[in-house]
Amino acid sequence: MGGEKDAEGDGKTKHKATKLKKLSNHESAGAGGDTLKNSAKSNKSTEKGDGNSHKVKKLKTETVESPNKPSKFVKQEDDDFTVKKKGLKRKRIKDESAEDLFETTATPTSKNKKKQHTKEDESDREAKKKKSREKKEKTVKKEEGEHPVSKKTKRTKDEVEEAKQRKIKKKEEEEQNRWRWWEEEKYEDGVKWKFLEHKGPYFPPEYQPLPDNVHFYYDGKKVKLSLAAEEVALFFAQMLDHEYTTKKVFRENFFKDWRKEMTQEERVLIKDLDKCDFGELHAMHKAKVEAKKSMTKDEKQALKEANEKIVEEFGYCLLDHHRERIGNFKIEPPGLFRGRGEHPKQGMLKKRIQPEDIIINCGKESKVPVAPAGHSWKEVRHDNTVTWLASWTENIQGLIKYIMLNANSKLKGEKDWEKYEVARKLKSHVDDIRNQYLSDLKSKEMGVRQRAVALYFIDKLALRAGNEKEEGETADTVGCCSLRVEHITLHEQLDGSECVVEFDFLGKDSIRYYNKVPVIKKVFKNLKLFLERKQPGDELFDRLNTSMLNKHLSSLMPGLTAKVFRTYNASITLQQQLKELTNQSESVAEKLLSYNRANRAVAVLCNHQRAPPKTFEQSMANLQAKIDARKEQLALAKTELKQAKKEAKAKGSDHKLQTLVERKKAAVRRCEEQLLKMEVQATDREENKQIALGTSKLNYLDPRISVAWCKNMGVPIEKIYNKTQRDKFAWAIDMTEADFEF
DNA sequence: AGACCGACTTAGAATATCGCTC
DNA sequence: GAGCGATATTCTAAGTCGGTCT
Repeated sequence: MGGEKDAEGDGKTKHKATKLKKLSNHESAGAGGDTLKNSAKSNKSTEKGDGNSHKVKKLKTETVESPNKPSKFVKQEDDDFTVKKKGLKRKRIKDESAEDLFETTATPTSKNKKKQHTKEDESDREAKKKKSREKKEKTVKKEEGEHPVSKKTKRTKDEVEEAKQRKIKKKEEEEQNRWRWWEEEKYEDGVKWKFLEHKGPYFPPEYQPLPDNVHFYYDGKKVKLSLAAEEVALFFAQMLDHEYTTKKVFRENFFKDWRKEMTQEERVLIKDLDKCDFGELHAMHKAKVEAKKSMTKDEKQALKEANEKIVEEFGYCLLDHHRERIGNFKIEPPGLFRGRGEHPKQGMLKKRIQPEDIIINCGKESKVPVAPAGHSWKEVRHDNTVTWLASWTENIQGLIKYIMLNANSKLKGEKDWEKYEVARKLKSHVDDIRNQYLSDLKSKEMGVRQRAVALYFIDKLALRAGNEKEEGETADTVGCCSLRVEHITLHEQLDGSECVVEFDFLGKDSIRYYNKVPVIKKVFKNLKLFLERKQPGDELFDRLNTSMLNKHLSSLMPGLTAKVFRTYNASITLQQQLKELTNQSESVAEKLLSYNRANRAVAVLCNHQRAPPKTFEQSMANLQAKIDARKEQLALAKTELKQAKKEAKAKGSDHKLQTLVERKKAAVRRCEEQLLKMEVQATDREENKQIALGTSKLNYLDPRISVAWCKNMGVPIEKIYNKTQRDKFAWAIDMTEADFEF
């Protein structure tokens, strides 16, 4: 299919050819995946690979005229741009030997028909815009006509309509201004941008000393703290309602770091945290929160506008021709470190970041951001092989933190797209890879066997790679390669299955992974072997680490690492589940339910959990109350039915009584249906209690699967993705046709 | 080979906002 | 229009993984 052309006039990329090829390849797929069935946890696919080597090739950009008006900042750069980008608009080419991984997969740009990106494109877009606006106006009018309303409400309704119109307009403008980077050629290797300008990070406000009527007490006595000590005391006081402050480690770390901020005298005086009374500070904080909540509308509005102004000034940068939103332009305020799980450093003081700590990264020709008055930056550099705008080293673990772009930016989007292309590529290699690790289970080399078992877990259970971590620096969590003896239990026989491995460990963010999985005999035998002569605390895979594993993987397929399996298995699972669960003839609501179920299957596979929402019990109880009420109603309806039947029987064939019986019957049925519906909803919610769907949606599921599904099922994309998600996945929404296949 | 570092993605909690009901 | 539950957004911690240094 190399070089097949878009035949459609709309200029959208089609994936039909890809799909056909895939399907035919499916039939001739190997049997490698068979052994992977029966996952205890999910109906994860054993999807046969298809050998499809996505042959759609490089697309070239012929002209590059940004839809945005070029800014004065970019002007000086323009030469550079035109030179580099001329003739680069992506287009399909036949050459199959393209070296770039990204290019060897189906680089699905859309609208690449429009080689003349400039005038033609502009007018085209103009027309489109008009059209869609007309369409929208029409629907709006229709609605108005359909719902004649009273004068009083009409007025507000008009206002609402107006606001709606404005929203639509704004939306269209946004759409209009969106940088369609996916239609452009990528830069040469390593180069992330050519021009980058920004205002530097936004710093949190300085500490405001306590008012005179708020005091800290030590051992019952009022103590006026130095400014530094007072600030840190307030950090603690603010958290007093949180469980953290009851933990020993947290308290000890806090106290130690707090004392470092104290003056000599304070240190002499304050020796026991238990004798500290933060009550008034705590109360003040709570009052502040309360006051904020009960602000008037106008005050809230003013605050909102002030925030918008900050975002306007600091929240964007200029990257190449385009204004891009920054993801985290605010410097993290000081506070007490909140590690997850049993973090040994929880409670330590996270220090205030000064401009002198910050490295600025920007374009050579751009204006250098101005440091806050009286301050200077640590360094200003011009490194266009990285994507960050500013960085600093955090004081708790010595890690570097970055200020980077928003997920809807080109830099993030392109990477995301690439990630899914690598995962799709795995689809065509996965059979061979599975066969290989299955045969590696019998290897004479212990290291190879361990690698095979680890890969089996990673593939089947979507475990993370599991890098080694420095002990005592972080919470004790593990991934696949770092599993220890105590994390698995082997059962020859369990719940009617043979060769069951019971996993119980804490993974990323100290989320517990608990699963009982029947495995194939060879894996089981190997595990027994690995455990021989080992104690709890010893590594299960003592001859393996992530770097060896990834080295091996990348030799099997360029770009392949352990995490690709997670992406691949998540996406392929979604696709299959959608196919299985959804039905064209269902209502949108039913389809959405199915979509969420498919999403949930993935979340379960990836072990994406959340703490049950605080309001969960309450809202569940509310629902239960409703159910109980309905049950009562049902019981009543039933007795009424009985009564009616009795009367009908006694009186013989009285017509009226007969219809009454029928009516009562119907009431009972209706009641039963509603009850069932609520009970289903309750289970649904219960099932979702500890499952977080967002993470997989945002990070693991190829958005093109969802977009294609929406198109196929006639479900508006807004039902699946909210505004932020649509922004992030703009590339996929724009380029994907109904026949897209992962 | 292994420690360390840098840059980036992935993660759940906390907080803000929305939109519905009373 | 207050209150409340649901949903969206923000925040920043915690992973992955490649490169470099020793």
